Amino acid sequence: MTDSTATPETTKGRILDAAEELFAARGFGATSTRLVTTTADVNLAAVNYHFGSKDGLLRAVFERRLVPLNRVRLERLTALEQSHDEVPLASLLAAFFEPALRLGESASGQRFLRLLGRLHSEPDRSPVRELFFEQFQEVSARFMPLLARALPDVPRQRLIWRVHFMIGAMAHTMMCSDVIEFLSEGACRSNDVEAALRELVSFVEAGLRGTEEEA
Amino acid sequence: MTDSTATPETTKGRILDAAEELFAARGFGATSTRLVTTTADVNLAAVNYHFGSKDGLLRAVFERRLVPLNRVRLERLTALEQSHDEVPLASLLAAFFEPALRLGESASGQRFLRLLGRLHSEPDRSPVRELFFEQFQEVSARFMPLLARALPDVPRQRLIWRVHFMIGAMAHTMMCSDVIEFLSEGACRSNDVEAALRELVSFVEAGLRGTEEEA
DNA sequence: ATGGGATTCAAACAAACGTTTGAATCAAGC
DNA sequence: GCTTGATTCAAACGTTTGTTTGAATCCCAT
Repeated sequence: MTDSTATPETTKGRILDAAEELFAARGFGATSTRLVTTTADVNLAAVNYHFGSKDGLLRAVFERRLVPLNRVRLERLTALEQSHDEVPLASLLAAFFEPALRLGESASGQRFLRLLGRLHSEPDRSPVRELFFEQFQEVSARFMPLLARALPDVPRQRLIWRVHFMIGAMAHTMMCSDVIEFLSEGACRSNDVEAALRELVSFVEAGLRGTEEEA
Repeated sequence: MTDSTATPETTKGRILDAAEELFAARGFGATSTRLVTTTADVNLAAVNYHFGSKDGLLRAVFERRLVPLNRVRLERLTALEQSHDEVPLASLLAAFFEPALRLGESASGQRFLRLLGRLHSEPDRSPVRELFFEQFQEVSARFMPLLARALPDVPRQRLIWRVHFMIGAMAHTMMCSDVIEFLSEGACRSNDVEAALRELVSFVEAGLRGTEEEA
């Protein structure tokens, strides 16, 4: 059994790399097994041999990145809990955003982020969506209580809406590299992770706290 | 030439309805022409006869809803410009959000919103994405100057980032009907358009204005 | 009624799809 | 050096795909 988190120059790894790139660029349904194996320079049957099916390959592509990503998030939350009695909101947000946005620093990570955005295009009961929800539940179960404690004045139901908007802002930033450049006519660079992180934390923190003049 | 914005009980209209529903539920690539025509109860060749190709059908599905949606947005912006010297930020946001979120009130509009979210799953140079950008450019060209005037203290580059996050929050709200219910364990209803609009405007307004204590 | 353009129909098309097969090749262990 | 299990390979499997075709049918102006 080879290590599937690292990507040595094995058949399995080359398939994962090629699939990640092609799924991100063209979508899952529009990418054929043949194109994947041709790009990876391996035999056509290798996908079914190593991953069982095309669906199995998609799941493996996600699993390779998603599991380590959420592990880092959980580790950062643990570290914050141990070093603070009351975790500052900005630190909490950074723990959630930064590991994801940092993926955009490498070309391969950037590919994965675009692919992640396409997750929502999967049929509702797809095994990939289930993998995602399963992973996300673990993070949100740890994250939400800390967030609620950092924002004691925000009613629960309102907080949930705002977390929902927060996820939308983050997801959009993660995947849409071209929209920010379109909007700014080139003034904002999508691969400027520092700027994106700083601005995202600032925007979401203000949004979560809410306007001053509310009931 | 039949009216393509209304949906009379014609072959063309039945195909559009079926395609909208199926593309939204299963994705474009995973939906076959045969399934569309069977669901619409029309002959297989009707798709190619009326829309030229499967891609043409996809474009028509988007065009039918997207063009009227953005026309309503532009009309509301015009009305605001005529009734105010300085358009209030909240009114501006509502003019942008409300026409889109209101689509979620009807079952068919809700289907379309999910489909719209799947737009980003299209290949980067797909004709559907071009239709979307083309439509969006017209709205953002009118919207951005008004927004900049309502937020004179926010530097241009920062404003662009924040608009980007705003779009993400809105898009996520429009398409992800299930995530909010997952987060709230049923306490928040995704089809509660009034609540979604109120909370979204509140969140985004606070986020756009930014925190009090910034440089 | 009838001619004619628009539409619908059953049938077939070639191409591409995901997957399977069984033999060939490789890499170690004894 | 032979055996054994894992991997790779070319070839083919049966389906399904989007699209085309030409005849049949509908609809309406004349």
